[in-house]
Amino acid sequence: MKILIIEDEKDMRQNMKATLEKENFLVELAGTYKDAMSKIGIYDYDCILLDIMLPDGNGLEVLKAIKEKGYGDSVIIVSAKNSLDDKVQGLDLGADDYLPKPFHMAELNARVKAVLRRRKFDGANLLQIGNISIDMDNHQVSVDGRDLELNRKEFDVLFYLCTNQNRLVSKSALAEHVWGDYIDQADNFDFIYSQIKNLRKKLLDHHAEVEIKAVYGIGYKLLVS
Amino acid sequence: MKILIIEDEKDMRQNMKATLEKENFLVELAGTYKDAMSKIGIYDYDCILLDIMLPDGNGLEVLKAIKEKGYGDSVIIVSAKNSLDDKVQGLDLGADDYLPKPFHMAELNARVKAVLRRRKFDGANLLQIGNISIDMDNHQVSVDGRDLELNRKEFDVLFYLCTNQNRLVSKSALAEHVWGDYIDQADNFDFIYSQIKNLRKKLLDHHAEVEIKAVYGIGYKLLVS
DNA sequence: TTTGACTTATGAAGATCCTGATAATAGAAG
DNA sequence: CTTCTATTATCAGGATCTTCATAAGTCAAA
Repeated sequence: MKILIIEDEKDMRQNMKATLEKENFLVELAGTYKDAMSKIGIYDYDCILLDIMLPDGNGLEVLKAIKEKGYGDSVIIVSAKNSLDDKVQGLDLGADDYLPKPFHMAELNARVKAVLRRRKFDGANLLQIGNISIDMDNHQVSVDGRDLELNRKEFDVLFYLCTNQNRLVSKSALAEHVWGDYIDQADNFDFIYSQIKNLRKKLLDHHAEVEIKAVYGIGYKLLVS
Repeated sequence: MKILIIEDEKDMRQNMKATLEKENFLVELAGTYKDAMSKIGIYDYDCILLDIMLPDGNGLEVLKAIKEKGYGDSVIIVSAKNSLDDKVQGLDLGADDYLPKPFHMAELNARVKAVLRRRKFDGANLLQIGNISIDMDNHQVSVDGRDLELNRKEFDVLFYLCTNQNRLVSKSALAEHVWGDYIDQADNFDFIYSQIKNLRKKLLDHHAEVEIKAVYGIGYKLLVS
């Protein structure tokens, strides 16, 4: 799970980073408005912690940019400006939670996990989509109760598409989340095509009620049929 | 864990080597400035013991070169010149510790371990990852408190992967740090596969919450599940 | 509609990785 | 120095993953 911390105070930033890394999150940092906007434009995150009081720009602009991107990064607003106005405005703009300063680091952990849980699984450990269910603990997929044997990469691809069902998933996002971030600007995506092909075949053979739809020039979208 | 000893006195060198090898470190030696610079340029080490009084060059130059490399090898300066000046200058240049001569071999052990621990564990004594904990002093691993019996190579592999958790570890890096061999691309890595296999089985049997993920064509990545 | 550039799909081939079995080696004990 | 045992390396086969060549599909401009 990748997390971005946007926060101008260095100590605070490092503190938050250390806390979250203890929970094995992958944490990146941005200290300025500019830095934040740049990172958001380039990478996707599972959760973004956003301090709306930045020295060189308005944090709510950052929030707007995140939400306009449409990828669906969860956002938790972190701020000392805990007036009701700001809170309302933030949540209106699509923030997922609001964490007033000062806070305990344990509280930070709890909020992040809560947001991630809500976003992906609605609290459950099984992911149900159409007639297929995914057991994320055992890396096991079944269709109408019958087990579906998937190789690792096939599973990973399906899992990622499922956690983003109905959303457009770009090929580079898929590459980043399934294959890892060492793939920068791959010059071809044959390895994705290959996995998608095999996955589709297995899903079809087992009469799964999902469709992996290609979106020309961009990526894929998982639809329930 | 790989250690380089840069020291011109032969007896001293051999003594240090023997001491550290008893602790299962992989130890290499350099007796001259030239030799040291060459080794540093070619290989990476987890810890470098550097005598700054070399016959054919200044040890601080060596230190500078190590730090410029950017890989992050830890450095302990070993020297009879234990004036405050040298110490300050060394630590300024990025040395991790300063060990004045003469010293007891037990002291050497302690310092090396302390530096490695600090470097990897931020001062903690036990490395905790998911539900497994690694005691580097006793080469002991436990899962949920129950002991896990690992052979030496298995331990070394796990330890190296753990100290690089979430990072991609290439097979040649693994070979270099665990086996101490310098292996060309062309060679085969059957010996790694073998250890990884056994390690995975033991981890699985003990319900460890870590996964050693293969990254095709490159190496492995340890993830917490 | 046709054309052409570009993107995606597919089957097959090749590379890499995993696994169980066997062989070699090292270390301890006699 | 031998013998025994545990550890480590090697090997062969099968499974998995990527790459390659080629076909098919998509889009937009002419």
